[in-house]
Amino acid sequence: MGIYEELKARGLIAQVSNEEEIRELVNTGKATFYIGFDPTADSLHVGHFMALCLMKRLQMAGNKPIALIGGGTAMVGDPSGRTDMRQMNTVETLRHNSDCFKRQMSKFIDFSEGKAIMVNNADWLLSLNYIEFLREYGSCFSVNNMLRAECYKQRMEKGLTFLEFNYMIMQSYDFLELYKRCGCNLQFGGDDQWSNMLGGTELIRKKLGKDAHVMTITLLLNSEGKKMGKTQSGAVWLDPEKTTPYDFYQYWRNVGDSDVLKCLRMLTFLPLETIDEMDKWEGSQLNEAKEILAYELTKLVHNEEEAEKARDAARALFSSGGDIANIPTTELSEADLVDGVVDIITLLVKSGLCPSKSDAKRAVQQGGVEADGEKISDINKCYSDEELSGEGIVIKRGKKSYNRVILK
RNA sequence: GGAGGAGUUCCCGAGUGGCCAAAGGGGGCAGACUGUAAAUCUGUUGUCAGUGACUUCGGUGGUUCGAAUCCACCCUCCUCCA
Repeated sequence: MGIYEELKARGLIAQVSNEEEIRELVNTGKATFYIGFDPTADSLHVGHFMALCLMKRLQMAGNKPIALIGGGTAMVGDPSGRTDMRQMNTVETLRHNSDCFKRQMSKFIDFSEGKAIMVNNADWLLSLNYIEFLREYGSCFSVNNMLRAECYKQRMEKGLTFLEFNYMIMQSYDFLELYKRCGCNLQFGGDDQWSNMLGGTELIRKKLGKDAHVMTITLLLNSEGKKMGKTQSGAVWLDPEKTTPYDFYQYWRNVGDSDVLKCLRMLTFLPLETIDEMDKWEGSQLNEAKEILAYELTKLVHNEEEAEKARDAARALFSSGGDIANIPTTELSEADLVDGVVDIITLLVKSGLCPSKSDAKRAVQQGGVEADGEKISDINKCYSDEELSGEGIVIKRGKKSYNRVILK
């Protein structure tokens, strides 16, 4: 089985511009391909992770990846599939984000000795001359066609600025530039990028008379059709400072039954045969599959040690066994005590289990709080410094949120 | 440039002088049920020194005992005309 077939079997391929030629290219290791990442935040998230894995898979199959950081395109902002305009980032923010992206990517992809290239489109986009550019490239794009593109549909109702309208042209230009610079003959991207990407192949055809190809990666949607890797408080980040390995682990540990297998196929490097075996599992046995998924992904994104710690902590909290030491912990100091004690409301807020005292109060009143396995019903319940020292106490908010508070 | 319309709490969306911390829905959170899943039912959902106070309805001023609601100016967006 070639790499193309494997990607397909894993459900990673959404659309291709020319299946025959792409298969030939990637299976024989002749592809030089790029994926663009716009630095719109200071950390990569799960969507990026999928793309990085794809790069890795193709790199292992002998193809040459180019990771493009969209320092230039992010100045414009991609309107694809959005209902409102992106917030404009300052130049400094974008530069900072680009640096963060760079650092994180190097963890996943081997950029040594020309095995992969990292570029930033700010290097060529920022110095373009407006009139020159319009005459040379603007003439290659049909506004009529662009307006027909799926990615602008939603925006045609709510409004689209000329700035964002140009995004497709920028991205197309990137592809052309990379084709000329490094012989890049293939572009990958999220499925929402399809029309932007096709713009590039057309530009290459018009300008150079050459063929280039594009392939989109299936968006990771859950069974309800929502994007995965998002929580109500934002994205699931790869940066351990923004999403702790424990929270990351828990996110995957909690995916719906109907999504586990899909996630295993699309996100992990486990052999397909192994995953096919798990496909036969049913009911509560799926919990095992979820644990494997969570462990594997935490291992990939963070490392084996963190994955084990997270698994240990989860086991300690949800089943028996496992090591209590790895449970997310909040350290208090003497200054947090009043007359040698702290009340439960303060503990809930300090530990981050509740965002405000009002919320903490509600949680206790609704019977959603436990401390060391005992349900707390009194909002004035206090803990002394003795109870808090040593092992500390494990506070549980709701069914799944735990935090250990410990003095000093 | 002209004419009209809109901006409400996490989101959608009601509210057009006091009974409004603001209907309803979605989402979130919690409880029951369970397998750390889904579905369902119930409760809850601004903050704080908690029978009360404070901040919130695009912005800034104003009218009034009292403004999300009235007035003025400004900002942003949408639709039609140019």
